[in-house]
Amino acid sequence: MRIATFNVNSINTRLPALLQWLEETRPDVACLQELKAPQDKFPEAAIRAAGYCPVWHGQKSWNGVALLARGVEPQEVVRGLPGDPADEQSRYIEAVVNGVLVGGLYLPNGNPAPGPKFDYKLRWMERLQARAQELIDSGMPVVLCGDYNVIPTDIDVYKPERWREDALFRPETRAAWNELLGQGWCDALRATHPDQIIYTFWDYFRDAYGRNAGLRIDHLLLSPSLAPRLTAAGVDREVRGREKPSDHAPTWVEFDWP
DNA sequence: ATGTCCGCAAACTGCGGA
Repeated sequence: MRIATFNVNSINTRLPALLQWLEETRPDVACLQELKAPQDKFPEAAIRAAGYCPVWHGQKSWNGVALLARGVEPQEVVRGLPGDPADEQSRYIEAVVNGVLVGGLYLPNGNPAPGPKFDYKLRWMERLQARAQELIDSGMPVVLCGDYNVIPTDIDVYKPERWREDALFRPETRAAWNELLGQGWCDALRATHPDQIIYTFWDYFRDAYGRNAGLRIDHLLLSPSLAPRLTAAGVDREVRGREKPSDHAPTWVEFDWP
């Protein structure tokens, strides 16, 4: 089974690129972030014509997440990250596909830090940790993936010293990430490639992709029950180099599944 | 500090967000 995550940076602007990538790689599940479209502007017909059944949580202008399952309707479990009824940002959706629970998330950026946006990011990470613990306790096979807006370690950024004060790399952010991993989650990309430099995002500025000035911020976490089944993981890097690309590349994991 | 791309409101440019 292959599960991929892709921050599309506008589902409608990126639709041709998305359809091309789906056609080429045919993941069983694709988790999308930054739809940047309200609920009724999601291109459902085009997605279904490509052979994928979607569930999505839209929002005008910003955020927005979706799960696409190839040839089967995902059974939606949760929409919106639990733990704060006042939070109206569309950043989390969960569904079961072929017996695997998939959580797709778009974690807040948090800049500028410090400040209210950074506070929101840290609160959001606390809520994610609470939900993640519930999922571990359930014993279900789970993949928790998306744009985490977290640079885990120095090798996950082209120039660590330039990012120390950034919300994606501050000690509080990485501490929260490490607490999450401490629950028993497996960072699939890093587990598969322990020492490699792997990036999933390149800024639009200053030809960052051409200079390979990237970050690893899109992650796929496997629950303890699933981690032993991990067979491969990678980044569809070339997608970032195409016409009208997202600033993120699709990132994926494969595991043995009946 | 800069840079670029996105959606949106009111338009053919500027702003917030990333």
